[in-house]
Amino acid sequence: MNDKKLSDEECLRDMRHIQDTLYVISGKWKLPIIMSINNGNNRFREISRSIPKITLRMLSKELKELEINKLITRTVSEDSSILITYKLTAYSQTLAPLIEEMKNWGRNHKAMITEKKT
Amino acid sequence: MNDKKLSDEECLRDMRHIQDTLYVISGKWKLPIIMSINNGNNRFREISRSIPKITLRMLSKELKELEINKLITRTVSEDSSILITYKLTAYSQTLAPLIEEMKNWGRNHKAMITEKKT
DNA sequence: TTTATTGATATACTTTAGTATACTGATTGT
DNA sequence: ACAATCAGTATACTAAAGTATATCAATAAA
Repeated sequence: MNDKKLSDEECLRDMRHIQDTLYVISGKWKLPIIMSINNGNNRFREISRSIPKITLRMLSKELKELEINKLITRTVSEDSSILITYKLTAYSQTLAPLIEEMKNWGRNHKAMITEKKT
Repeated sequence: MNDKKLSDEECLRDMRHIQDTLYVISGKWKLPIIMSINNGNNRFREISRSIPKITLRMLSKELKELEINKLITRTVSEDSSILITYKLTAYSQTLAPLIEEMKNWGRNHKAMITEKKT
């Protein structure tokens, strides 16, 4: 995607980084979950309700993976009652430029693909 | 991923754009294929050889999808012999910032995740 | 006291993604 | 004439991702 040609090894190394990123953010629900939490939903049921068709199993599974990847935290508070809260980490903000870029590219791409054949 | 809260509708609309992008670039082989072509491999067998474990079926399938998405072109030239050439489109270059960002984020993320627990 | 809500887990299933292997017809090379 | 290469396709399979549904123990609300 840039002008100079790369060696095969450089190329494979780059691919591994890209695959690592894809692994963290792809799948049907990871980004919807991140966006839901970002939008102010912090409890399991809240997040679940905010994402129309997600199942409890997937939500549970994906929250764990996001926690392992340090994009969210799960905290149990016991002030008068047990309450579990999910929050985005400061680190998760490093994804912002990528998400923004994906949003823009996707919008533009759809417009491009669906435009009347010239 | 930014400070102002969005309405649910705005949020869902953004998600659709992001999912559109993910659909185009995710899967095990799409980016390896793009990078291989970018690296100077233009013929079916060349691309196939340059990507260690890809099967002919997947290469064929993914090339078609990339063509539908206008990221590559497939041209049949008949100057003295039939020869099929795959090339990246000018449009495919719009993916460059995204790919670059994914590469950087992935590299940094791996370092972050594997670093000794402080 | 029963009912609902919270934060999940377990089991079984379906769907999608990817693999393995054999094959084709046209061309080029020996 | 025979083998090799090119650009794939067809069929059958396995693995991964996701869904459906039931269940649980601990609060909280009526």
